[in-house]
Amino acid sequence: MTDSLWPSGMKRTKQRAAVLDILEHADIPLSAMEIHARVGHGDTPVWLSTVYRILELFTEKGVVIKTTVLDGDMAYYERNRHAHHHYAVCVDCHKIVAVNNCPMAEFEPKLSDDAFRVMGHRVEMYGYCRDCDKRNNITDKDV
Amino acid sequence: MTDSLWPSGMKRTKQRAAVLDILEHADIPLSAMEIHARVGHGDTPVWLSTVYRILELFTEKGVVIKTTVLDGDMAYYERNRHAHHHYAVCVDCHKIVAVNNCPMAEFEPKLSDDAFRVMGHRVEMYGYCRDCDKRNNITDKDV
DNA sequence: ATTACTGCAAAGCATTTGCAGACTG
DNA sequence: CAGTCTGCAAATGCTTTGCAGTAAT
Repeated sequence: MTDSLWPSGMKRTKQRAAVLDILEHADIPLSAMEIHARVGHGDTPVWLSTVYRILELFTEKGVVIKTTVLDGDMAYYERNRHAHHHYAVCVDCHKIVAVNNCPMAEFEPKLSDDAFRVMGHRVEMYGYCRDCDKRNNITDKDV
Repeated sequence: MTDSLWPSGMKRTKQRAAVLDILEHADIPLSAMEIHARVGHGDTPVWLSTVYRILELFTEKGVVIKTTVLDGDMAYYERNRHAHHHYAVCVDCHKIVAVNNCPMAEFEPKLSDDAFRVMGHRVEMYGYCRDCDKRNNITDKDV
């Protein structure tokens, strides 16, 4: 990554560049441990706690977005591309699929406390991905 | 709670009744530790790990719904009243406010992988509640 | 009486923190 | 060179698990 693209306000270290590179090339949100694993395969090993610190910094700077899915066992991080989108999550294999439109576009929420100032939102769909749906149907038939 | 209302398929113990009672009278989702604290004030103290086991059972049986909000630091549980609703969460004090309508009602998601079978969804709004909004405005003026 | 449930203690797992040495600007 | 960042280890906090005694059906 060239210097001109480096987010301002933070030192450019090998570790940060490596983590950002992973996120830059990922098309789905990744957990800290997945990022750590992928970085490990490169030529710049990065300690897991450092990955967490970098992700925290990136989140603060708005470079990445931190999310959780399902029961929220762990956090996922994705490059902030300033594109508004949501995800569908497979409840079976936990695969994440992108949703390209947004139900909130023309929505006027009816809040119990109407003094609440809504700043943002998050939508998550859950169900079965192609593979798990297929596998489950076959299993059902076999039983 | 009378026996006729007790969810079938599980023994009726003091501990379970106490936890269900808390959830029955709560109008917002509670964390395991909040439930534990509230139970502690009653005449049936329940060990925290037992609260977790009870909540796990209740979730399995569909008696309660397990959720996470914001970054998903911890899980929240609410009585499953089979009413479809969502929540708005204050990003400052984490207070939870109910939303009484649903943006997904007439929504057709455009999925990247159209073989995905959507079974359910979750919508979360975030922003500032009345109190935090007010407090922040005052603070801004003072600076 | 049999089986399931709870108290209690200890482990588990993702994440955070403290510190000294290493690196960036 | 000064200040920040990283490797490493140890701690933290929510949650889960193992086991033996207790309670429900």
